[in-house]
Amino acid sequence: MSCEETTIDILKDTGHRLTPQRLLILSAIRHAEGHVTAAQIQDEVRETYPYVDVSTVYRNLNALRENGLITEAHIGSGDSEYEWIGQDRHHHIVCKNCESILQVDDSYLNSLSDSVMKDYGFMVDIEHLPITGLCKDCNDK
Amino acid sequence: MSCEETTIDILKDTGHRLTPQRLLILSAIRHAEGHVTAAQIQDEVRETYPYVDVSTVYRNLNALRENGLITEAHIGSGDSEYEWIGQDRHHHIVCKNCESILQVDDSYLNSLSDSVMKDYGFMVDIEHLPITGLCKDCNDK
DNA sequence: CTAGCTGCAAAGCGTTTGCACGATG
DNA sequence: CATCGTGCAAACGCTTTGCAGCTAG
Repeated sequence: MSCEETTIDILKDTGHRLTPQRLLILSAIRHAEGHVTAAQIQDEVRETYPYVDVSTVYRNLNALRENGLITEAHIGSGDSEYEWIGQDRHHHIVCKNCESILQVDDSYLNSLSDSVMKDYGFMVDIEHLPITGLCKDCNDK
Repeated sequence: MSCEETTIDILKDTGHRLTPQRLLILSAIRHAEGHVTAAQIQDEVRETYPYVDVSTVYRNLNALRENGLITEAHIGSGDSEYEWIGQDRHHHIVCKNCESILQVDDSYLNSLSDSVMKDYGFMVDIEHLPITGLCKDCNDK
């Protein structure tokens, strides 16, 4: 019994095939903690299936994103990072200085998204909100 | 009398020279409304000084960023965007679908940054927080 | 005068795309 | 067996870098 069940159904229903590469990519991002880059996913997948092409990774990431299974974000000043959309909502605050990551609960964002929705009708993308700043240690200096 | 005065002092004090290119780039981003890409800055500068190289633009943007005069952000899924750090704090919410930009007042973020600071000692970078979501029109569909 | 800046060209790097082969359903 | 997905390689767009000449202080 895998944790990919409903996901697989979603893919099937949208007319996608279940290739080994796709399943491995899916699993890699599904079990990753937080954000991963395309390169990280490729490395992960290659541990069990050595010759997956980068383009395959990107094509699958785009497919997953289009089906709302993952989100893409630009956190650091670097590459795109992808994240599985799980049930447990949380947010990441990245220290600009030491790049440490703090996870904060959904509730911190609620007042923000509620007010913006009320005042502007704009639905804030709480799936993923990349917040940066300075962590306590770096801020003290 | 220009609005570049203190800025120029900052640059001088950090051992930078005041070349025409640098001043034009500075002025372009200073007077831009909101975010601009490197390409947009280059276009703007070239209107008065036709042959500025892209590399010059990037080098200056990096210099300005290192001196804390501008911020870099990844808003859309595209290029880096730069923004002057002014006194009037505001934030941008970008619609993932139609890419329209909504500017919201600083106050919407205050409760978030205050709570995070109180609970974690983490200073949220309110200079620039790229929020995405769906605007009213796109959300209604 | 001399350290720093510019322009030019080329390289880097992540991402996308065209195409022919192979695999899925 | 008809698609769709893959691997390969090449193209692409943004950004960075090496270098020689120029220029601000």
